[in-house]
Amino acid sequence: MQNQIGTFLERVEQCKTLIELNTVVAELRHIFQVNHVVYHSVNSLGEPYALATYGQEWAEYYESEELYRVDPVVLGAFQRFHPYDWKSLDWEKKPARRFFQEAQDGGVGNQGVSVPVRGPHGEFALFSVSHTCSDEVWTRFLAAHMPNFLLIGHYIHASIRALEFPGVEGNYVVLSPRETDALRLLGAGLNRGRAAEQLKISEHTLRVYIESARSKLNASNTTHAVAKAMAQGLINI
Amino acid sequence: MQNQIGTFLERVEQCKTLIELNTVVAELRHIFQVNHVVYHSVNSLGEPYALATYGQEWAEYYESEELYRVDPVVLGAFQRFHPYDWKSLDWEKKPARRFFQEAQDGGVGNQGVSVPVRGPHGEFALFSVSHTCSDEVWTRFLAAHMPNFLLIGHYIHASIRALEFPGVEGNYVVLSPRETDALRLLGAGLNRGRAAEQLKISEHTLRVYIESARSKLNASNTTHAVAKAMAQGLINI
DNA sequence: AGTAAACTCACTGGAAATAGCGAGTGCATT
DNA sequence: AATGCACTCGCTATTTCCAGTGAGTTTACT
Repeated sequence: MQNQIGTFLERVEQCKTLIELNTVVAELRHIFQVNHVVYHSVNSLGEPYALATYGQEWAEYYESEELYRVDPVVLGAFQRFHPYDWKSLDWEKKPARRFFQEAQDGGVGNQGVSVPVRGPHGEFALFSVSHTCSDEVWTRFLAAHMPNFLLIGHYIHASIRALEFPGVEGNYVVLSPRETDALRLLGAGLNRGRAAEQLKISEHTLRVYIESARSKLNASNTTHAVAKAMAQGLINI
Repeated sequence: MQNQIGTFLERVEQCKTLIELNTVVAELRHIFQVNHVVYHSVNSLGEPYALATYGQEWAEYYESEELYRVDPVVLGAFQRFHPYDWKSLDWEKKPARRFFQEAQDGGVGNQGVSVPVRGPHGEFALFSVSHTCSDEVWTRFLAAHMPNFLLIGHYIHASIRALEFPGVEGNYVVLSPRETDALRLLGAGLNRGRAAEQLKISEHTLRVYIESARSKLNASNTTHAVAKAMAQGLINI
């Protein structure tokens, strides 16, 4: 089994097109003997993408009804780091219960596990595996494969990024140290006066940094600049 | 070897204190036969932490001189996703060359690899392994262990989080859908007028959402609120 | 040695955000 | 049934920020 997964990871790395990747990823259904495997972006940075083995009907219904707004799997992803069993989520709320029923009817399965994958430019994606089985069987399955799912999720993500941005290896935007400082302090909640004070420069000067950072980031205002800088990993508050 | 790593991951998961974790992590030096292993936070969210086997002298020098400002390993981390060989970084700039020399003298080693680890609340950490050997030996070493490093980095991170925030499983802050919409659009660069237009509500109403979101997030202004919401994974631009 | 970039400081009108107030509707969990 | 919460709209005074332009010094790369 571990050899099979090693081979799978190598094949993911070598995929030349998204269609090929989709095919390779779909084979995980056979490797793990499960209903479905899904890999999809959770946010709106860049092109939204999804590699899924779900039926078209369910996928379209999900999209058209904006079910990601109530889907506990997606909502839970934002707060989680390690792979998580869908059972550990909050299914008590009314919309969540309704969603679970609809997902069952859509063939998703009664069990599932998801791996959050966070990329350097604010990308956020989910790799999920779902199946229909008892709690006992599922628990044993998870115990055996959690680390594998982590690896698979990261490799798929890296492969998609490589296909979307071939040859991109460097920075898209480079902020000077002072520009970085300025945005970091503003993101931390300081107003310009306090930030300038902290950096021991005049407020006038600070504004120049904000301006040039905003220009480099092609941002329409300070808030946008801070948000973009965070999304691109240029600052961390 | 793979069994050894499996055991190691389990031990990391079961650590009850940071000191214990530090000891366990330090054993990686013997498992992989390398000079040093390091795990440290890259940003300033929460308590900064570091598990390192470096000598105290180098660690203190690094901190006091704020070398993370010139350290290509740290700077490169922001833009990367997969484990990366230190050789793939830009060591051409003058301060970088000087830093490399100083790091050599500090006993770090001439080879290294780092794994970026991104958490759900804006945490960003690096797991690194460094050694002294030839390029050929190092290349074979990386080919054999890249997936292991990925797993180890993530497990250490999860363990530290579990120790820092015992029992924390849910959201710290819950924003209503409209509040989320408001912050997302502001983070995307829209001004209040445009954002209100997009949401088909009056600008007055939009301001109420911004206010209440700011209050919930304990943020001092809109920029801060957007930054905090992003850092906590409540919005994604 | 020259050029590019970063760093520093300054001014101003118009736009946006903050902080404070109040009020009614509807849905959902309890 | 009730309580809480989300959603919607409105007003105003004060503070802060934006955007545009200009210019001199220092640092670093070529």
